Amino acid sequence: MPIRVRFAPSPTGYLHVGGARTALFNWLFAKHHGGRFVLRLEDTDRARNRPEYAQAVYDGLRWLQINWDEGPDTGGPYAPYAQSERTALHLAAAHAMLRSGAAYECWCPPAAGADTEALEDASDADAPASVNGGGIERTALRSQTRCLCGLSPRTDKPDSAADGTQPAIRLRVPAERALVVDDAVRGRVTFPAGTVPDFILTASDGRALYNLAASVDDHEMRITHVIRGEEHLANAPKQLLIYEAMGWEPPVFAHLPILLNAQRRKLSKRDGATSLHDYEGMGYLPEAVVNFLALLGWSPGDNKELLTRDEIVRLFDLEGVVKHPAIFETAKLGWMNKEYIKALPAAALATRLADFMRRHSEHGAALPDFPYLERVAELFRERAKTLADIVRLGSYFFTRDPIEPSEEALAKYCSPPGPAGDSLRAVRSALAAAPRFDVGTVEKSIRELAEETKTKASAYIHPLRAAVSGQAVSPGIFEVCSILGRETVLARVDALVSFLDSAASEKTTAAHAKPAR
RNA sequence: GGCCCCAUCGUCUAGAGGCCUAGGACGCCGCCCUCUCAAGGCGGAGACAGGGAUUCGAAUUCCCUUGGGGCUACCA
Repeated sequence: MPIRVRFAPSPTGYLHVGGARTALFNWLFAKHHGGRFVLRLEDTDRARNRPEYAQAVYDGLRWLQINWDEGPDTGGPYAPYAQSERTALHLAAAHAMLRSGAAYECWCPPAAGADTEALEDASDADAPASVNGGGIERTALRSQTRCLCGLSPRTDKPDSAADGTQPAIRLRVPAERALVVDDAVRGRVTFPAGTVPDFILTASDGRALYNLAASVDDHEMRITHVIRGEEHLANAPKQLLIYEAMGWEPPVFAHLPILLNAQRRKLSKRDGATSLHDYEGMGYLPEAVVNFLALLGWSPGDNKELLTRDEIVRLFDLEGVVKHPAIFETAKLGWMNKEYIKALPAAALATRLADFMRRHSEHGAALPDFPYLERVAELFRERAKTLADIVRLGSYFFTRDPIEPSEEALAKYCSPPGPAGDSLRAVRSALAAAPRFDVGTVEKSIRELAEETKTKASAYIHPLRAAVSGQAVSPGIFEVCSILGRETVLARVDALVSFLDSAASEKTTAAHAKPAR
């Protein structure tokens, strides 16, 4: 039987990193075993689904190059792939279970759901067991595993039936039997008899609920392995029961450890950057993100960290999936991204950079020509952790505006202003006189200047760095100058010289005005 | 509260009874190199949650405790 897995997100407007990892693990599993990867949208969520939300899922997946063999947009042999379009199938299954006696109609008011939060609060506050006028005993409700209808099916139709209200359909959960899930990553998980309540298959408004819909769709789509987050572990016994009631062969379940935030809580949108899109915007490379995500909760067993997509596919299997949750901490992602940037040829990096700047930078509208971009990219290849770093650290390569020297640069390399100005004047004439402006010639000019004046070259280099970049740190100054070109360099040196001159005279004036006491 | 899952350096993890005075990676610290910053080289600090049991021998098996997490909807 061919292996088929699925990624079944509910489209909420963006694809978060946890979902992306689940998708990746499914995709890797499929690729490793030569199976198929199915994308299914679980968009049955009350009114909260919008067509454009699906786009975010597609975009995120495509960015990581997690391609799906079947899906809502591409179609496939088991279409449709949007859960909202499959309700007839879900309902048919529910009625089949009703007919076979596996399920029963429940006329209980759905009020209990509305009380859930109140119950939570009550328990959190250690409040008395009785809540909000309904008189429902907390412990009674919590230990309730079946509704009254289940205990004694009523023959009399309640009044509400007359006005078109339907009953909910509940699955009858065997009370005397422990439920066992053989999980591919956790081993055998047992839910003692009586701990899984009779649960709702279809609501009184006729909608199919999650466990029903997911099971029916997984079965109909011939899914062989359900690989999903651990938060679904408690659903597994329920879904197994549905398979059993329908006489279907159940899939293998595998529950992945969840991703935690720094507070060791389930990673949620409140935890800063959790959307895949955020990482794209921060200038991470998709291949680095894939590598990083693959290693969160999975290990190839040896000590390799930097793995190509093909290597991961070759090595990946469920055996290597770890059981404990992982804290989503991005320091290592930064390192990986840097490694991937370093490994990129300059031209390739420049292409990525141009693309990134067009989408995410103010300089995107007026990009320098490609050869220039390529030289800049080469300079930052070993210095930048992200594409955004290149744009930020190298901003002076992308602007025609005057360079505003940073406080740090001024304090470190241009203080006191008088001598610094003098050094710069010397540098200026040396550079102006240089026969050419390639890296070697620029370096030679400065080094010779230092030799003639019996000074360390750094005495010229640092003020020059401040003038040209405005920063206290930059890539090699000779390279920077050469790329910028003589005209720009001299202009920036002139600008800093006059700035320094006025600073120096201000200082003198100030000294005269306020003589030291 | 109930049910379930989990537990090795700060973080991601290797480890499936002796190879472990516990390995790697990121991060951190120091030194070297050096025009600054990176990169690179060298070195360093840093963990088996606790307690029992099994065994000649336990990070590895079992039990308990503790801690953390998930679920507990007529959401998905």
